Amino acid sequence: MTDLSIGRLATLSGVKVPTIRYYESIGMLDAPPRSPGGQRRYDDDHLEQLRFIRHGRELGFGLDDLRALQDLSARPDRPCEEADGIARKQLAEVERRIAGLEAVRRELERMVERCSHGVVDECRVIQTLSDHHLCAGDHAPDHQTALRDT
Amino acid sequence: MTDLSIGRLATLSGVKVPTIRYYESIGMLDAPPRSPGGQRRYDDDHLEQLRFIRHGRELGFGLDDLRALQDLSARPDRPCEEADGIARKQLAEVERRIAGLEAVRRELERMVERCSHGVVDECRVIQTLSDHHLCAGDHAPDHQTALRDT
DNA sequence: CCTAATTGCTATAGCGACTAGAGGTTCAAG
DNA sequence: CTTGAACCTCTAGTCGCTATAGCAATTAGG
Ligand SMILES: [Zn+2]
Ligand SMILES: [Zn+2]
Ligand SMILES: [Zn+2]
Ligand SMILES: [Zn+2]
Repeated sequence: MTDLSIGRLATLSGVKVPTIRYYESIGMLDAPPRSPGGQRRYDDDHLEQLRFIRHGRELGFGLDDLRALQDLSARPDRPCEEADGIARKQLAEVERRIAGLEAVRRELERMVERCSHGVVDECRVIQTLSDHHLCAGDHAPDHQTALRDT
Repeated sequence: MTDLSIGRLATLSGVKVPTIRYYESIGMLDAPPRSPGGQRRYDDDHLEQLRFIRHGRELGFGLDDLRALQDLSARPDRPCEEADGIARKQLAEVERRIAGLEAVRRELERMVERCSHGVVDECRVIQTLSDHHLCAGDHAPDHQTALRDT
C-alpha cells in the first residue's frame, strides 16, 4: 500500500539495508514484489514484520526462535504455550549469561584493583592470567560461558 | 620435556584438540616439534601457554588482546601499563554487556509474567514483540547491545 | 528531456572463535 | 604383528551480519 523502497524501509524499521536483504535471503522476511526495474517495493505489513524481528533481536532471540514466534503469531487462535516457552527459555539463557558475566566482572575488577602498576613481571593482570589460583571464585564453570558480541 | 601428545595436552589444559590445532594455525600457540611420523609433541611451556590463553578466553578477552598480553608477559621488565589498559578495557566491555543484558532480562521477565497463558492473540510475549511500547524501559539503546554466544 | 547523483541490484567474501566431517596415517598396547 | 585408538590435513559449516565490486534503476534539478 505505502510502496516503500528498501532504503525507506531501513530508515523506518531501524534495520540496515543489507540486513533486510539478508533476512529475505534466509526466509525471515517475505520477499516483496518488485518494481518494473527489479527493485524491492515493500508495504506496511513488511514494516511490521521487520519491526517484530528487530525487536526480537534486541531482546536476544535467535532467528530460529523468531521464525517460530512469527509462525505462531500468524495463528492467533492457538494456545500461547509454545511462545511462552520460547520466552522463558530465552530468559533462562539471559540469566545464565548474566551470571557468567558477573563472575567475570568480579575477577577483572579484582585483578585491575590489585595491580600496583609496576613492571610486567609483577603485574597482577598477567599473573592472574597465568594462574587461575589467583582468582577468587569460579568464572565460567561450564566450558565457555558467555561473552563476546557487540 | 614432558613430551605430550595433543590429546594429553587437551586433557591437561581443558582446550579441545581441534581448538589447539586452530590456535596453532592462527599463530596463537607456538607450533611444536613433530614425532618422526609427523604428530605434534608438546612440552610444559606449551601447556602453560595454552592455559594462559584458556584463562584469558574464560575472562572474555579476544584472541587479539591475548596475543598482546602474551607478548607483554614475555617482556617482564617493561611497565605494565598496557596490560592494565587491556584489562580495564575488557572490564568496561563486560560491564556494558551486563547492563544491556540486565535491561533485556527485565523485559523478558515482564512479558513472561504478564502473559495470562490463553491464546496467541492475547499472548503478552507476541504482543510485546509486535510493539515495543509495551516494554517498560529501553533495552539495547545503542544498536546491537550484547547477547548471543554460548 | 537529459544528466547527474543517489539509490538500488547481485554475488561473493569476510568476521570471530571455533566445530564437524571426510578420508587417510601413526602410534602403543597386547 | 595386529588391532584400534589417536592422530593427521583439508574443507566446510556455525551465527548474524557487514563489506566490497561492478553494475542498473530511479529521482531531482535544470
Ligand atoms: Zn599491571
Ligand atoms: Zn580465573
Ligand atoms: Zn503467552
Ligand atoms: Zn522493547
